[in-house]
Amino acid sequence: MYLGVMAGHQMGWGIIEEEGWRKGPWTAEEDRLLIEYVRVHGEGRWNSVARLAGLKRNGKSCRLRWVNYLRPDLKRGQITPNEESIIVELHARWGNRWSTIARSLPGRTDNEIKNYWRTHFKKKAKVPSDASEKAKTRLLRRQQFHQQQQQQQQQQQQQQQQQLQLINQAEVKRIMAFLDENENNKISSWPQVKQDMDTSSAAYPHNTADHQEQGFFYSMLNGNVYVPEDSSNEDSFLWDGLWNLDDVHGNFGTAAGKASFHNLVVPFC
DNA sequence: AAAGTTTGCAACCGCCAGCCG
DNA sequence: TCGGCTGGCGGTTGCAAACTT
Repeated sequence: MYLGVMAGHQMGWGIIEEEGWRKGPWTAEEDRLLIEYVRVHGEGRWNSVARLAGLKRNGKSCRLRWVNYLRPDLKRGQITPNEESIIVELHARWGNRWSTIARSLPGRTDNEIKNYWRTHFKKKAKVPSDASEKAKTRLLRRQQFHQQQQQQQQQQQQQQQQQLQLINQAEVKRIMAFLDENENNKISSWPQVKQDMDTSSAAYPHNTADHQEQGFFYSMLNGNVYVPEDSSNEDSFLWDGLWNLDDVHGNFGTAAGKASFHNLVVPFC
């Protein structure tokens, strides 16, 4: 059935292996079956998917497809400058612990962040050749020109966002400094945070139809978050800034969204 | 226009830890 | 205690598209 779609790929792409498992790119029909499976049965028990959903995919493949691509709370589109700032900061702090970093970026997957880092930062460490340097410069200029055009089209909205970015970039640093100061005693005073972070269901709550409809912040709106009772005004100021980081028009701008960031940003290592 | 190179990203692999009988 | 199963994680691969020469 799917062989025609996958024809031409190497390394077993799209073929059915001896065990009967399909490999390679997913088809729309496979996606539909997997989504339906999760809707009915919830996440987990991935090795049952083949039997219950009629998919010729092993459990690992199904889980990966769901986590990295089909989850309803995934944020599409490019990494924003604010997200990039967080990635840089957290990578400096935690290294290649992509899943840990991803928990601080709602809607982003570890795979996505890992890929982003590899393409945008790892190669920057290399000394580029003259030719490639020129090419990159040209590309950069073109991209900048394109960006300027887009900015003109969305001038009013963009100005608003730029103002927020300036504020937030400074506040990211403040947040990190704040975390440095509190890294030891803060975690121990947040037992519920650690508990939540230790369970993926709390970090990525989307098992039910309600979750799918309401997205990532379902748990926040239902009180599945922890807000330190002794939050000082200083703390509140910090979180007030960071909760606006990305989705300035979305759910971040709620008290619940702010509370969620307490959970998301705290390392649980 | 064609060949070569770079970029972005989906998907796979192997390893490891936790759980359970 | 042990071994199998399952899921999570980081590293890697390879394709397609974009871009350059």
